[in-house]
Amino acid sequence: MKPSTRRQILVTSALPYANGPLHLGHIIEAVQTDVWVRFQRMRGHDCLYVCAEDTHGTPIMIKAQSEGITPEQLIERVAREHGADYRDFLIGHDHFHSTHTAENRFFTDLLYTRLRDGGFITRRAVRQAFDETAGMFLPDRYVRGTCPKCGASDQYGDSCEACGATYTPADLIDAVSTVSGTRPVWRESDHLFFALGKFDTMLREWVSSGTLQDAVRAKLEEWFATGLQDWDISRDAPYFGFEVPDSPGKYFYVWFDAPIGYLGSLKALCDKRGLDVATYLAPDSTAEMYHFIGKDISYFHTLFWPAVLHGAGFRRPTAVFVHGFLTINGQKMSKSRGTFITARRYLELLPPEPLRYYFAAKLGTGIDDIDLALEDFTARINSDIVGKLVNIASRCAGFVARGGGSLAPELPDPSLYQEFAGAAERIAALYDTRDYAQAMREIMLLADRANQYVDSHKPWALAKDPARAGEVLAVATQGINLFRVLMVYLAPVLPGIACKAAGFLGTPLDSWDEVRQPLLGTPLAAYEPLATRLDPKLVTTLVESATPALAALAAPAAPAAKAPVAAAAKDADAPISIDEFFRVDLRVAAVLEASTVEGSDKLLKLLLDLGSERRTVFSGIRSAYRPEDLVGRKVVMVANLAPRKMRFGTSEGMVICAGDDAGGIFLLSPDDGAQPGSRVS
RNA sequence: GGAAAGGUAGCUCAGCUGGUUAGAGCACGGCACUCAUAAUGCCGGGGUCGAGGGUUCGAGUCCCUCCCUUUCCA
Repeated sequence: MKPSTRRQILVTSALPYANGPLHLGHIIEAVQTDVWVRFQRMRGHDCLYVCAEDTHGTPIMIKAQSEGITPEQLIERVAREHGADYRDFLIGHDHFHSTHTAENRFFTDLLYTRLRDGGFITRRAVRQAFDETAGMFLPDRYVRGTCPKCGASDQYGDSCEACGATYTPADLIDAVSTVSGTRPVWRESDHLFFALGKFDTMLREWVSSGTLQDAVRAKLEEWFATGLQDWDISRDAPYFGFEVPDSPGKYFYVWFDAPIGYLGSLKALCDKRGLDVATYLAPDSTAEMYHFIGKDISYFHTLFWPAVLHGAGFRRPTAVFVHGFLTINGQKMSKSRGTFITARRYLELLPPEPLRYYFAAKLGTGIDDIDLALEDFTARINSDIVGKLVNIASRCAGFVARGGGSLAPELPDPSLYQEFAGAAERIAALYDTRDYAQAMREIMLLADRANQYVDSHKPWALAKDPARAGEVLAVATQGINLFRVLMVYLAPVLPGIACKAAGFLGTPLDSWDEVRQPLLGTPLAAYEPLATRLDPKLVTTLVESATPALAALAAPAAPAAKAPVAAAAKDADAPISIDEFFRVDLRVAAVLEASTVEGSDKLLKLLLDLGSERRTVFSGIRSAYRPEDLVGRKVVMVANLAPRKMRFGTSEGMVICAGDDAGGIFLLSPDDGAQPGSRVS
């Protein structure tokens, strides 16, 4: 490739938030990005790929508290887990940074002060829910209460899931802080605002000149029509984040410094490699900058982010590439439905490349949701990758080995080879526009042609006549060369398999230009299977709740929660003494943390505050309660129940519930005033 | 409530600016072959293109209404 056509490209994926594990939704975005980056590099371009851990905000602070560790410890641990997940899915970041770093603080302060000096920052008082017990202001979703419109109870502070109404926490009836369980008060505090409205003209111009997808542009037009509103970029202490330089006690809102994390990561990478960040960030930069994101965060990336960059004197993104959500078997990924598949869970069962291929085969240019249909997934991999693609090499390798181990000196059918090599630019264009689905279709069409070629020349029949050994080798050489071209085309999607194939062929497959010349006369290494079939049973195991075996494992836990009901019903008429009753140590406990249990569709894992100590309790109430609804509420527990070792850990007690014959489960809770640790009698 | 995207064979999806008998892969049936990880090749069955109107010589493709699914509303 000539230097003049060598592009300088900076690419990012959205920053994963450090409060939980990566799931397949994160992975599809990483795969979409990684494929594009690998492709650009194969085309000879200079393409940097950076990402980082998104580490700030109230949820991180609360989660660390509940685990009894510092936020720094939490984000360090989660970043390590995320990094391993990405690596094992063959995501080739040039650098994976963190927003809680010197580089990010540098850019955050720089952008803020430039925006402030440019007159884009305003200050005004905001009235907000304040938790006096916890001593902190509460984000909307940490306040729950009754919907003022429809009366549904226990709704988030920003909108009602029952009727869809939107409001503020102040509108809620019976508002309660989920941090402490107490009733919030309303306090005013000064906040800093970014004057997005001042960028209206600039943004309209950017949107219309840019290469945004149609659907995204339509959405932006809608936002423009309703008017761009100022953006609140500060939060009050206590807050885990960066303190605003000129405003002690104020912290930058996590969403302010999160996209800046792209720059922080870039800077760390540039420092590592001795590059100049200005090459990528200067307002007149000729380098391209692309962000791959999910459609849920397009507002931040298509309005705030370009405006912040522009207002601070930096270049704007060349384009933002938006993708849809991932669904599993047509259903939204959800923990309660068992369709929440973590990256690690997948990797424990299956290799990464089949999923990379399947995602590629489904990813187009639009923002439609992408469905991981598990049966389709298995069929597609076993057919496309193993049955078609790898089969070409597999069926030809033996003939080459028996024919001396080296490829023939020339191709018997150069025009067929040209047909394959001639698809290079067409397929490249599809990759470049992120229409991987179309690219995969084209490639598999060629794979069919290759199998047809071998089939029609029947080398196994020719091999019966020793005089025709040359023809046999020629056909196999043709087949191997067709395979090689396909492998080059698939290398961005299947880097591991391409690498193994390169070993087999004895030549690298790292450049698009490799397809120009066929591989002739050179020896082949011994063929080893490049990919194996997926076991449908393992694939279905991904969806835990659909697996009877796992449900059965979880079953013993359920009766534990219902035991009091059963016992009471059975022995209701046999009286016990007060002493016998007092042998049961019932205590009030506050739920500090609640989470679903991987591998069980019945259990929730609870961390309970007993006043003087904390207990981990597994409770079979998942069918009736969502973990996020439990945090902060008080329950009654049996404190002197013998610890019980379960598959998922040891349960140190039991939460008591009322139950009915219809399978309903109802947690008991004390009236206001009861403190964690209070004895129940 | 407002808006957007989607609803095409059993399943997953293609179908550009309207034009001859609506396509692919998988699954299914038949045949062939046996080099290959029971892989591959050939042939075949299968769709009133969500519903109903309309425009047009002609609509899956344009317009209107309705139904369903998903998403967004900072």
